[in-house]
Amino acid sequence: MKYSTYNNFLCIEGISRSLLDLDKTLNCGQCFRWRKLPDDTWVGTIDNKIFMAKHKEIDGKPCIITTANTDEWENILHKYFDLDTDYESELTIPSDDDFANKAYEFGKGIRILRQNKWESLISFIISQRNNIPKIMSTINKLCMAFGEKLEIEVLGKKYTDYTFPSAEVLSKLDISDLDGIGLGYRDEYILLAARTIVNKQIDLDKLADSKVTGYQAVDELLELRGVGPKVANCVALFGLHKLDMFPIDIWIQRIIDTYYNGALNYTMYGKLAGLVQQYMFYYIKYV
DNA sequence: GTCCAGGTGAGTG
DNA sequence: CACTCACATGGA
Repeated sequence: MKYSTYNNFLCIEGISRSLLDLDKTLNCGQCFRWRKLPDDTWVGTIDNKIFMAKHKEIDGKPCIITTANTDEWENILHKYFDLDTDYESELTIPSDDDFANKAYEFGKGIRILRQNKWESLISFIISQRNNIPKIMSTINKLCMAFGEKLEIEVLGKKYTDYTFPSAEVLSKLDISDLDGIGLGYRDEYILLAARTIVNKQIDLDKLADSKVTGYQAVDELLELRGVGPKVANCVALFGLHKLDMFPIDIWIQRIIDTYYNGALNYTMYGKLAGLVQQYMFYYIKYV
């Protein structure tokens, strides 16, 4: 990585949109808390800190400029955007698989984030039978009610966000404390999940270990109430970074029915099957 | 008013 | 196993 500065912000040079596309990555339905300002700057919270980042061309070369310092870029954001993994060389899409190749061309630049595991578990429990705008507003309300307020000041303007509430905090709540958040019938699932995590009946850090396969992780996650096959696969893929997992929701099912005659052996996409799934999801929703 | 959204749990045969 | 049905909420 080559660094420079631009108006006192850190500038990371040489990051093209085909390597990392912030718009696709943060807007493709794997995360729900980043927001885009009118000047195309993305604002979001990773664990306990707010960051801002945007694409910028400087002297005709693609860059990312960010409020992070070099230390934060290398230790937090670089990891968060999974830039250690070389997607290009590990991707295996058969050349005669027209739909997957079209989806890849359209979605190139999507990264599978290394998100907070707990946040992704709760987020995907909330996602069931909900649309993306509703998921985002519900999670936001949950964070405003039970997270900690964060602030960042940039060019004299203050931006506010909240941490995602910890399992410890949520485990102590009564079900009625969640009134008004908009969780609907999922409220009890959230509290039960929080207690299961606090009790260490399920340890997300252990499940994320590379010795644990995605299928093993899914099996454990299915023990949670409100977690079925689809949510478990999403948590394994987006929360535990099991990149070979392939969540099948109604959109992916429609793709399988329409373009694959009702059956798709996704294991042919290999180690990065989950990335292919995300290209497909992004393509069918936004093309 | 009706329909739908990145599904799941419970009940039935 | 495969198939139904109810389930909170809010926007279109």
